[in-house]
Parts: sequence; structure tokens; C-alpha cells
Amino acid sequence: MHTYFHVDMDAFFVSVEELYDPSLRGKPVVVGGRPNERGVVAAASYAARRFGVHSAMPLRTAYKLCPQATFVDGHPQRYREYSGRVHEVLQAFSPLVEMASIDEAYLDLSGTERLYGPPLRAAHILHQRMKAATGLNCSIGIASSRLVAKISSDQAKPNGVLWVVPGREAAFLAPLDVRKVPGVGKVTEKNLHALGIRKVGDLARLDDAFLEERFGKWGLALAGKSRGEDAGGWFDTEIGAGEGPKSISHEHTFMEDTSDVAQLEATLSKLSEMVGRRLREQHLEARTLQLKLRYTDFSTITRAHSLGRGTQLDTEIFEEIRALFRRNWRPGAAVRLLGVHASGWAEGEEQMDLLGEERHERWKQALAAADRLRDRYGDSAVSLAASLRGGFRERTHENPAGLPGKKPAREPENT
DNA sequence: TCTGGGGTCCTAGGACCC
DNA sequence: TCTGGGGTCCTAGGACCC
Repeated sequence: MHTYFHVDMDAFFVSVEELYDPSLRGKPVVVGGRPNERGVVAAASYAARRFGVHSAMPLRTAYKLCPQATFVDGHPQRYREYSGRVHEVLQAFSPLVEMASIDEAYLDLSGTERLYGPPLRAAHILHQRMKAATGLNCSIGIASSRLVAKISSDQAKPNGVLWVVPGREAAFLAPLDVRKVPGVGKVTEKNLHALGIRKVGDLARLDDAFLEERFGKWGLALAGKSRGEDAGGWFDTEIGAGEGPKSISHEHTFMEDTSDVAQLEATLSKLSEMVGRRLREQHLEARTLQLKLRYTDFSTITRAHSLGRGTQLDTEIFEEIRALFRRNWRPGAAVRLLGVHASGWAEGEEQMDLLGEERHERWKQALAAADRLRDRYGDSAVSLAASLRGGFRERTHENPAGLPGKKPAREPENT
């Protein structure tokens, strides 16, 4: 019998912003961008949620629902930093920790009674430590499976603890909407509703065989989930078994759709550089490169190409991506979004002919130097010639003027 | 409701090989 | 040249999560 904790930070992005600007506390706050921008809500404060604002909602819609809200840009670097602090608190509490995303983690607390006492007492200790060390609230779900722990932390929000006692899993789940089950999204929910299945209890009453026939492998996993089992997919893996990224990608949505080839290719060059940089940071070489292209009507295509070897060089990535673009873009069609995606890591060192090797080495050195400059002066300090020529000029949150230079860092007051 | 960006996992068809 | 089956890799798309 296991005891799992699921620790989920409350309104994480909003709470971090409040640490930097305490005047935001208690107010309706929307993180994600300006109200007139293309984009969606990344996080909404509880005060904003009362107006119907929620994450993934278009910013313009959020503004209509709650014009008095304060809209702030997201600061990914800040969130990564605080995520690291959260991780440290959890790690100090129990060595069996797995961050499931930037703001949530699973802990295996099996057999820690002697150290922390019964589960609820342990949870309260952790809850207090988290607040003291980070200034942030979290909610904690406790259960014999990770699935039930996750669902119970959601029920515990905000700032609460909920323990589902072993043996009571099915009873806890039965009255909940099927949508509460991780993995059941809009589409599956609709499919289940069409069968008259609305609550997890409805699901639990069905035959496994019926669900498997209806939904395949996923249906079988669903049957297990309805009983509270860690069935299928990500829930089936060991805690702490996370091995590193399987893909690295960057994409960009234009402020206005464009069919200007120079601008499109300059953007692909920039995205290729960003992907190349991440690959070098992670010491990875990608064998498969993929272009993503979204037109004005939101129709989206992806086109991939696999190389005989791996690469982490901006120029090689860009060359492949540009070829894919030229072969697949409907000339003249306005583009909304472009993306560059790398995956399929090459195993170890791949051989190259000597000439290629030498050229390769020189590029690697040049790019390492560019990475150091970017670290020091900001991302726009150095760029491939192609991204400059085409005029990659769209502003970013990090750097509104599009100029090099590091912004002065403000420290939150209570840390 | 005019719809981000970074990921994971699954399905399905075709190529190719044995 | 009337046609099997399995394994693996590649590609494209889609559901879902935070």
C-alpha cells in the first residue's frame, strides 16, 4: 500500500506576480498579456475567476468579462526560479519527488509515519514549510494512488489538504464529473456524454470490455481510472524516473498574419536559433526536424524530415526547416503561426568525414561564443544574418524595445 | 470565445526488411 | 507475380495537460 501526495501550487503564476508586486493581492489579475493582444489567459487570480475568467480563455474575452482586471505579461524565468524553490522544499521533505509540471509534484510518502506522523499531520508540516520558504500557497491531495491524489488536491483548492482514506477511493470519485479525470478533455467528455455517462460513478458501473470496445486501449485505462487506479500512460511510471526532454520546440504567432516571405523566413531563422541553443544547453542532437505552419483560417500543417545523423547547429536546422517551408507553404497565403520542433535524439557521437568535422567544430565554437553573449546581453544581442535581413522585429515581452540589454531585476519583498 | 507556447502520448498508414 | 505476417522507422494529425 502506497501513500502518495500530490502538491499543486495555488494560482501559481498569479501568486508569483503578487510576490513581485504586492499591490496585486486580492485583486482580479490576469497573467498572459495585454487585453488587446493575440493570446490566452495563462493564469487568473481567484478574484478574476469570480467573473468567469479562466486559463486558456482568449485575452480579449477575459477583458470583456472583467475589464477592471489588471493584465500582466507572463515572466517564464520567474516561474522557473520559483518552481526550483518549490522543488527544493519538496526534496528536503522527501527524496521521492517528481515534478509533473512547473507547479505540481508527486511525492511517495510510503513508510514515513515515524518521521512525520499520520498523513494529515505530514501534509500540514509540508504546507507550512512551503509557505515559509516560498511565500506561496499550495494544496495537497493524499491517496493510495497518484491519480486519486491528483484529483483530491484539485478538490482541496485553494490552500487546503484532502486525504482520501484507503478503501474510499471509488466512493470519493463516484459523484465527480468525468471531466475531473486527468486525460478526459473536451472531446472525450462529449463522447462520454453521448453515451449517457456524466459522472465517474457512471463510468465505474460499466464493463471494462464495453469501454475497451468503444475507446480501445484508452477505454481500458479509463475503466481503471474510474476505480481510482494508476492505469495507463504517465501514471504507470515510477516516481523519479523522469529522464529528460523528448522534444524541444519554439513557435511564434504573429501580431498580424503575414505572407511576406522575408519576414516568414527571418522568423524561421530566429526559431531555429532558439531551438539550436536549447539543444546545445541540453547536450542533445536532434535527428528529426519539424516545421509547423498555421494559416489565417487556423488550419495547421506539420512537415517533418529526418536526417541520417543528429544536429544541434542553428544553420543546419534552419536549412532543413527552410527547405520544408519552401516545399509546403502555399505561396501568398497569409500565415498566423510558425514553429520549429526538434526530436529523435542521436545516440552518442556520430561519425562525420574529416572535412565536415572541421567545419562542424568551427561552427560549434562560434555558436558557443554567441550563446555566451546572449547570456550576458540578452537574446537579441546576436543573430544569424538571415534573421536580421528579414527584419525579425516583432516585440517580445522580455524586450519591448527590441534592443539588447538586461532588464534590472526587482526582488520580491518577502524573500 | 477569434483561439499562446511548451510539452507528452496515441493512432494510423506506408515503406522497408526478413 | 494472384501474395503472409511481424517488426521497425517515418510521417501527419489530434487529444490532452499546465
